[in-house]
Amino acid sequence: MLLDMDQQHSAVFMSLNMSQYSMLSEPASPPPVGGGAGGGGGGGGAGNTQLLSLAAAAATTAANGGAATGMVPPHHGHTAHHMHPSSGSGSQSNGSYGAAALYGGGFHDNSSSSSGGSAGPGIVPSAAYSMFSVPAGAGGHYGAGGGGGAGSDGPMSQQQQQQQQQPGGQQQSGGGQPHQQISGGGGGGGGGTTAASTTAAAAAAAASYLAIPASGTTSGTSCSGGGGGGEPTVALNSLSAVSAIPRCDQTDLKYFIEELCPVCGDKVSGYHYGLLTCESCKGFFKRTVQNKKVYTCVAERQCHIDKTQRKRCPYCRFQKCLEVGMKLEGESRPDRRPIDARTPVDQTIHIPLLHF
DNA sequence: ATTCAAGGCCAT
DNA sequence: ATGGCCTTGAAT
Ligand SMILES: [Zn+2]
Ligand SMILES: [Zn+2]
Repeated sequence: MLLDMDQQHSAVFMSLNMSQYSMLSEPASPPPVGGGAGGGGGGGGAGNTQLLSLAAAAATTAANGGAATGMVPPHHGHTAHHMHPSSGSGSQSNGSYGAAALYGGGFHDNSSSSSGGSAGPGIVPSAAYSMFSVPAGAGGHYGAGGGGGAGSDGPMSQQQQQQQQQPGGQQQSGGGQPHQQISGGGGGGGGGTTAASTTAAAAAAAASYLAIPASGTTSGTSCSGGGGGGEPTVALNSLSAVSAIPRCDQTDLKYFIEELCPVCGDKVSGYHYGLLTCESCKGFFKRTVQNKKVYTCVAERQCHIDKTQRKRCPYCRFQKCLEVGMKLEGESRPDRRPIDARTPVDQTIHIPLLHF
């Protein structure tokens, strides 16, 4: 089993970019789609208020003009109803998203990921929690690349650590608060491709990190550093404690990782909106999106989110949800979505590290 | 028939 | 508002 450590104390988070599936199911990962890298844009001002706006909602019920309070009509039936929250470009959400369309803007071949400029499509390193993304997948999924363009063409890219909003296209221009909205404002300059090259990264860099091989099978992992065979190696970065990482049982570590919600560190209950998360974060994300909630952080938008504090700042919680890549119609699993839409998804794994 | 994520339900 | 549990329904 796991270690005796308790996941409740999760504090530092990081993320690895590796093939998730290689460990969970099977690798089959199509070649990366080439993609232009979006350009980062300048971030808009910074309000602490999040804006929600679902392209989905908009599209589904074209009506609902923006009222923040409007509910998303729950369409029953799964067919094509939920749209990509991220389809940034405006209101229109394509009925059927092509592979490219899905992640439109932010692709980037990570293989040549030199110091690109932008943060990964789904990763936004934040100073609050150190994120560390390592491109590693066998197939060279697009990992850390892309990002940048938050504009119309950058569907899913999140905002920088600062303001961010619903993964949607439009927004309501609600109160006079300093709301921000993603579609318009550009993301910031972008993080480094490989590792989080943000402030946090720097800090993280200072700290020690440890590399573990991302083995393909759940079982046969050897703990020797190199990672046998062609296994990709991922680096784990530990801010607060290397000691937090169990000797060399990456098996344990792996399980460990896989069982923790990247948002709050609670136990995961399955795939929700694209990744393994706990039940509560799933519900939280759902509510937020469905009801287009708009939260405001009373602090610095860097609140730590963990199991016990997640209730405290929904703004930061939601922000983190987005940072780790939660998205509508998530389905990160190819086998769970229409054949024509099976494209490699961001495989970054966000690991909640505990500090002791 | 089975699997399992999305969404609904509802006691806290 | 939260989060555990249940129902739904598509894909296999
Ligand atoms: Zn969680
Ligand atoms: Zn906050």
